Amino acid sequence: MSETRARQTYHHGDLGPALLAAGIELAREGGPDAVVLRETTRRVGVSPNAAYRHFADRDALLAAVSDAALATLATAIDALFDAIPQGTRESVARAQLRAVGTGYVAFALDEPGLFRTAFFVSDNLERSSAASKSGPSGRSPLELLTVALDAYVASGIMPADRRPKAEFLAWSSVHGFALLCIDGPLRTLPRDQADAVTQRVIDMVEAGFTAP
Amino acid sequence: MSETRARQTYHHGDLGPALLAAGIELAREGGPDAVVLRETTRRVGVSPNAAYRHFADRDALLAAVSDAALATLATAIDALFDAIPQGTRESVARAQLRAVGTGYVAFALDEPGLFRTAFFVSDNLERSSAASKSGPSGRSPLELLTVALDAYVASGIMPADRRPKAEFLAWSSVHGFALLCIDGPLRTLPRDQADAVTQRVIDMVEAGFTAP
DNA sequence: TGTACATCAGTGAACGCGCGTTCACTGATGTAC
DNA sequence: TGTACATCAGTGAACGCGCGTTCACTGATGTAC
Repeated sequence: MSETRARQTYHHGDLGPALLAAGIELAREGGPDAVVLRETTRRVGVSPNAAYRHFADRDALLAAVSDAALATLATAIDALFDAIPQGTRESVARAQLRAVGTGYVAFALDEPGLFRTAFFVSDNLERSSAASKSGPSGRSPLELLTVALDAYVASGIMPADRRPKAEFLAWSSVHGFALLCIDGPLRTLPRDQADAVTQRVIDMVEAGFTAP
Repeated sequence: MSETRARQTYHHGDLGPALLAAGIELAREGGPDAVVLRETTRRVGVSPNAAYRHFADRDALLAAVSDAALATLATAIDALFDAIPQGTRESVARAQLRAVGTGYVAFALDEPGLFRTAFFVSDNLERSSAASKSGPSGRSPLELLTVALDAYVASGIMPADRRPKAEFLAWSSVHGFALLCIDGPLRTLPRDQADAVTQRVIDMVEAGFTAP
């Protein structure tokens, strides 16, 4: 959306960011496969090879788009996390876990293309470990999840021996649900039902962690 | 693997199944994107257009491959399910849920390409609702999961009001874990650890369902 | 049992497509003096 | 303040690639008589 009309000047002036923005738009519309180098230049109104002044190749562009998608996810979750009201250690811990899960799935449902792009792994490019992209607070979703789970233990609702690798368990549940909804057999589930089931997924995780 | 050497006869004699087998092999090696019509004919040793005698187009071939992948998954889970020893209703119910989850993740880790192909959704082609492909017993993974969860309620370890949509909750957890392992941030997790965490995922689901 | 012939399952060549990428280039920018 | 010139950011044309798909065809099969 950055530049649909023809440019006046020979130089674009801000082509790198403009290409990135176009790439993000493509990812939003169609996921990682839709991030096509020629199409991004077309959208910006520039010749295809101009992109090579700003990205080494198509993979580099896609990686930048993926990073941006991950950062957007991080920001969304961060906002939910920060909005949690004060309360007992236990209630805050529970609210934190719920915020991370809810934000994660909501982002996936709102922006399926970006979500898929965020977790797309190029064979050619080693990415920094996924979900390590952080929000404005500098905390990644994984870090926020860790904070929540540590608080579970600290507030006494989760036995310490269950704590190791608990991130993976919680993450698996919301990640799987998100993908079943956007890509998979649950893709016909209406949004309001998906939101309701999201809460039940989190209920299940919570109960699984806190069960005696 | 069906026909690497050149044919003697003009007619292949069994081209449809041979193409399907080659397509499955490609899916196994590289997922849905690797199911390339020309490559399947190349592997079978036949000209590209010969495929059109047996499949309407590339999408039809891919759909057939995807169905086959789904059936393989169903068969694997079915075998685990049938191997469950007799016991109390409760112990059988728990073993059933564990069998479905374990089989599901094991298949994903053993055959990531087939797993991804099984759940690939073509835009052009409406698939029968995923995981509805059944194993030799005629029961799909989703049906087996339903059986297990019904047994949870019947044996009294799961409150009936938790039963609706519980399939989605359990499915999400194992599906998400499988994808994090094969596609995502957990792809570097060694297999033995992945197997161990799989059991903990199932522990969590179980505790979530049966918690007081 | 032998032969004519319709049917079927393959071939060979070609198509248009859009992609990523490279080449030699040119117009604009900004810095040194 | 003005000018020369190196640097930079774009252009235009072209490349090779592999894909899915279509065309008119031909060799093999099997059925009717």
